[in-house]
Amino acid sequence: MRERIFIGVAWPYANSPLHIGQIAGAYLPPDIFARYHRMKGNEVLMVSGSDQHGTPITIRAEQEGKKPAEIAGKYHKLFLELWDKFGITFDLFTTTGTANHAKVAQDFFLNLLEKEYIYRGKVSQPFCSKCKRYLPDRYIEGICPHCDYTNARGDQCDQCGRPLNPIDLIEPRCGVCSSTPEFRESEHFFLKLSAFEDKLLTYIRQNKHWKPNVYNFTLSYLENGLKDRAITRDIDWGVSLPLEGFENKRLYVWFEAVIGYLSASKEWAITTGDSQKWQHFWQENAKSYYFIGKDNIPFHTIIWPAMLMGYGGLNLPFNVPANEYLTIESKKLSSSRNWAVWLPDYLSRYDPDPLRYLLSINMPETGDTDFSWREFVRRNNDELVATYGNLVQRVFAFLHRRFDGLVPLPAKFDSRSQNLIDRAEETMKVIDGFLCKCRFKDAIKSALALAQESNRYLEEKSPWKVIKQDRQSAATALYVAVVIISYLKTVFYPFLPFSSQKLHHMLGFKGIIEDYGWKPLVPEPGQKLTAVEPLFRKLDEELIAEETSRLGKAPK
RNA sequence: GGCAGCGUAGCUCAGUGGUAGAGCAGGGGACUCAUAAGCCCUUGGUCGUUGGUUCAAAUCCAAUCGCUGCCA
Repeated sequence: MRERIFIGVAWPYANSPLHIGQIAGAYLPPDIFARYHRMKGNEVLMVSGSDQHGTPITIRAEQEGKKPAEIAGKYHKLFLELWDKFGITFDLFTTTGTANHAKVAQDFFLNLLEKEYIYRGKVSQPFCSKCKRYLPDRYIEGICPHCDYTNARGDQCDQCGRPLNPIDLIEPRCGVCSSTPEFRESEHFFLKLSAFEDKLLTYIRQNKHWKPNVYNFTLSYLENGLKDRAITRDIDWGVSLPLEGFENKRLYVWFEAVIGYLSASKEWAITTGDSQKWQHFWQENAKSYYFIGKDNIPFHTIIWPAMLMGYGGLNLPFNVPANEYLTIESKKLSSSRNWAVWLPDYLSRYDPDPLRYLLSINMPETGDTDFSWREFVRRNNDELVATYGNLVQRVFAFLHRRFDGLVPLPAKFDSRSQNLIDRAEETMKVIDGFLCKCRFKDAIKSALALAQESNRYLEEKSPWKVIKQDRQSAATALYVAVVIISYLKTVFYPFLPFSSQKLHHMLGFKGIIEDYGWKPLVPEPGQKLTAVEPLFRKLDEELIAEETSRLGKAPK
């Protein structure tokens, strides 16, 4: 049966290029998932966009003496380029700066206001008299009232992970000049999160299939009780309020940005020519997945579901498979100290698939994992090149030399050959099971294990030896190998789309691999193989030192 | 000094109650179709330490040490 899969992906702040930590955490996993489901023939909608309204953008703009829109535009363009080169296949990657988004967000606001899930209230806002402005939440710091962390920010405590309001902070200070701000009272709007506690608890308890860290974090968070939060701010960069008398206020970014999932879906529907098509994913039978980093969990498992419950008639998240962090050479990534590998930089020197491979097989699914250039080179050379690439290479080269580059005609399979085919069939099922549960690491490991098993098979059959006495027996073994390679191109496709497409053509198939579906595609005997071309390039060990020395230095 | 995370083979990681695992690296071997790749065999760990719960703990609890990160 055809399923409908909605995939929401974290909205990156349009204020810096992306690094491989973000890719491993939030962007590669949904792409694997989306490609897999598309191949299965399911109806997939994967959306995200640049978050243009965050405080980081305003700050970056101030630093560079530019307008926020210029900064946002520049990075949005870069993101689109990266998705294309790295093969992240959004159905739509938009921005929070569109008129459509403003309209949808305002509608959401009015809907909740009408139902009294949003109410007016007075709030004391930190105003820095030295900087002469209201301070954005992220730009006020102080002591966390929950855990006594001394550098909590006004929106969230980095230590205990709880969202905060600026007024909660003990000994608040301005994040820019460190002076003590005064709190000025003004009228704002609050989201009545407290009204959703029971419904949320029931909802969370229905989701035992969530990852333990996501489930437990969310549950303990809820059990501590929810507080209503202000969703408007006295700033001028953002979505304005659809009410008279509030011209100087904007919707606050955490409330507005998550609505992007819905507004992007609506924008996508318009591009398909059927403007109601978004309903397939939001109001009908569909599963919604949200791929994010672990820092974003409460927004997607509590606040966004609460907002959706309030609005009514929209599907709640079915799963939020948040990932942990990627470290580099055992140290935490740091943009400011340039302890990072930037995706544009990587792509200027290397192919996308080797990085997709490493980040998949070493994905921070259940705990932090480490990236190092040594490991990158090793995985590429020992696994991609030596195990998978070489399997293809040896079979193709032999067929070109001794069988005119045609898929040979097999005789009846012996039990060893049949076992391998059965194993491939089984592997496909196993990977299918892993992928639909978002277990990417296990899935790609199974695929590699099939390639290893195929190398073993070839050794046992030794067609290069056997062909001297028994050409038919060699032909059968090589035919079986070609069949397995055809399985491999399919099961590796979600992870290594560029290589699989290439292999698809090398095997003599036409068109786009994805269209052939998640099923074995067996080449016909006599099918013409195209020229032999290595699937992956072996990497020089020298690059390890070269790349490692770039870490921590100012970029050129 | 505070808080958090982590401590399983030389390295990167699996493994949450029932006789310690994989890949790589190291050692040995047979082969030669292949990007000197692939295959077979093999060395190597009292699962940081101590105590507790249990018939049984890498796995649960407590303490302790060490490392890393953030902060002071």
